[in-house]
Amino acid sequence: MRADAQRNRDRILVAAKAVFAEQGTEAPMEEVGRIADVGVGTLYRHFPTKRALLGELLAERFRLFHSEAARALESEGDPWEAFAGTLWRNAESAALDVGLQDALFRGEGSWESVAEPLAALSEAMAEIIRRGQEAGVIREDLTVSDIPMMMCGVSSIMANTHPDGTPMDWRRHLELLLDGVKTG
Amino acid sequence: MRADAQRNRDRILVAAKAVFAEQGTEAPMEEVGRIADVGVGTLYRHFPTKRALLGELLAERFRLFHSEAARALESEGDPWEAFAGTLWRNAESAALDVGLQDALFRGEGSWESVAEPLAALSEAMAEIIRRGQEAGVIREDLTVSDIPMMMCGVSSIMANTHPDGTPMDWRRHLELLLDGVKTG
Amino acid sequence: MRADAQRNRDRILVAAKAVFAEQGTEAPMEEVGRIADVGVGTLYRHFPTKRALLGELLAERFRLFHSEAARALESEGDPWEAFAGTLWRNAESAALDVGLQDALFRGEGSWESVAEPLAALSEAMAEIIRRGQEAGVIREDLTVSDIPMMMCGVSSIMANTHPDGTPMDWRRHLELLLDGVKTG
Amino acid sequence: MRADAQRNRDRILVAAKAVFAEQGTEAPMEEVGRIADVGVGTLYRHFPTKRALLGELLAERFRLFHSEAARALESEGDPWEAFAGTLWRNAESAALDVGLQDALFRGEGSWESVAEPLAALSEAMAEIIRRGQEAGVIREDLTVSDIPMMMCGVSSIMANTHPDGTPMDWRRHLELLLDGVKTG
DNA sequence: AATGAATGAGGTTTCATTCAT
DNA sequence: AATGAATGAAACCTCATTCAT
Repeated sequence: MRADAQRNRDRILVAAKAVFAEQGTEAPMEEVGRIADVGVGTLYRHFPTKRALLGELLAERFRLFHSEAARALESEGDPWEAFAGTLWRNAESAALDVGLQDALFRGEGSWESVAEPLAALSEAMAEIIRRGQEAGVIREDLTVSDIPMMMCGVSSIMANTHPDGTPMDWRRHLELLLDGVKTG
Repeated sequence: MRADAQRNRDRILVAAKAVFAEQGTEAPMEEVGRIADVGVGTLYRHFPTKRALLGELLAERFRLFHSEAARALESEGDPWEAFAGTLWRNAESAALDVGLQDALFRGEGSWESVAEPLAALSEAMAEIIRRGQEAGVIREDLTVSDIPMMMCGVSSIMANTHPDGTPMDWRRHLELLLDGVKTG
Repeated sequence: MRADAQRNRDRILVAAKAVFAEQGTEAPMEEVGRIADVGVGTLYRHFPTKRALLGELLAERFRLFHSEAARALESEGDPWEAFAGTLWRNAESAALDVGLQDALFRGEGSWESVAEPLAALSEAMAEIIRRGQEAGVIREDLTVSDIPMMMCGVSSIMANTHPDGTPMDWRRHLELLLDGVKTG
Repeated sequence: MRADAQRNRDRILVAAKAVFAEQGTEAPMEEVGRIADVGVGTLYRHFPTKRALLGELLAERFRLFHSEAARALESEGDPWEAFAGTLWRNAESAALDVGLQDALFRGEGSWESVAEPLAALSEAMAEIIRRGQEAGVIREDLTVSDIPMMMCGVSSIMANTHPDGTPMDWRRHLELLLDGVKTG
């Protein structure tokens, strides 16, 4: 890929992240182009549909999730810390750009676009859970499929506010959840 | 209000509930009118904006939530059961029409529209929580503002599917949450 | 249908006919709206797609074709005159607005939209041909399916010019064709 | 012209012919480039506009038409056969790639681009017609300018289908036309 | 000379809301 | 009071052509 094309591709991704974070994923493509300082044609050259653009952003994010989980696996520290810490850090990372996560859960981005990093992530989380269960710190009935569910709940809380306009405290929600998962 | 106007208003609400439940809250107003067998003009006579229509549906729902909480309060049964049962029943009730809940959390409906029933609901829940804490079955740091947060998480899970397309198990999420809240 | 709606529908059809005749069927819908003095939304209320609008114009035209053929049948005059005259008059009528015809042949309008009047037209033409063949003035192997073919050729000639920019003489083409069809 | 440039030019023409034949002349230039294995920039170096590219393809075709007519003239066979045979063979040749012909008649290609071969073709056809008329097998009023008209009709029929989707029978159309032209 | 990335006008269509009937 | 026709601002996406690499 030519240098200028790569540069534009990067700028598009950065702009898209910013625009979707600020205005939600319903922001028009032209706005993304405006921020990236690029014509819409260029957008569509790099990503054939809006969905594809969202998909790439999501894939990026899930690669981060996975690398976080992988690091926890390697470090071989306290099993509970490996589990809870991974969730905490990934949640913090998701919190930096909430709308995107929401897009996935709302069907604007496709699960297919994250299939690859998700598979890797799931594998890693499965192992992390297994170790925790062996160590007796994670409830026996927890499965890897509970993780996206938990993250879905946490993510949606990030995206919402209380009736009085204050943001909801997703950290607290995760805390409650983890308390429900921990044993011993 | 004239009898026929009242009848129309009711039909609109019924139709809106059905349409938004089936097609999501992005369904066009004309579709609501079609089902209600009413022109869009009539819709707008009763509800000045789509937002207002959604708001009324949400208010209805929150009145149900409140009446559920109120019943639990009156029954004076087991404090944990009063707390958990209310959440369970309200979640089940929300599950009957997920999109609506989501609309609230996504800013399509306004919290203002539910202010009144929400205040009543909060008051009741506060009392339920107080009793649970007195009985030592609810963790001390739980506050009434945790409730919308928990429900927000649970609701969003209802609205989503796993990567493989299967619906997420919100009941399990609530179970984990309640396990995190229960003490003793 | 309400009076104003009917009026707009008519204006849209008139405008569409004019615009497509002048600028070709690739003229934008907005242009049609502009001439009809109507918003594009109104266009789409009356005709769900551009194709449907073209379809209605074509159907109108084929109804004319049919009524012309029907009149020739009723008059019971000279069999050759009935045949040739119908083709002449329909060709003249088509010549008033060439682009439209072309749209049909080029797949922008659908044959489905003209199915009904076309069936009627075909039936009438079949009878006209039969009479001519009985009278011995039309070659025996001519079938009703030759008619659209002949008209297609004639129509496309209307739409084109000679290399030097002068319009092609479709009347001459039809003359040659009819000479090829006539017997005795 | 450098050898590689010439090679590219040829590949572009071959690709363009194939692409426009298969996908119609509305196929994007990039598609032509893809098949020619050449960047669009190169396309535009050789042909300043899409119109010019179509023009060259048309010129090629008209050179074929002319060489066919020239061969008929040289062979000095039966005058009617020379006339009809030339039309038949040129029509068959046009039928191999209908969209292109249509492009000319629809204004996408310009007559200017074929001016030279067309002049030669016309000259040859004029002579062929003259011989036929001398031999008394071609109607006296036929002129050379009738030829493009006849071919226009035939070509457009090639490009169209009957209402039921079956292709129109252009050979039959030409047969009718020739029957109209033949005398004696 | 060749590449292919970038441009951006223009196309069709949707839908919340207004307003004539 | 009720109707539903009309509005028009967006939205997404395509493609002939230009221009930096």
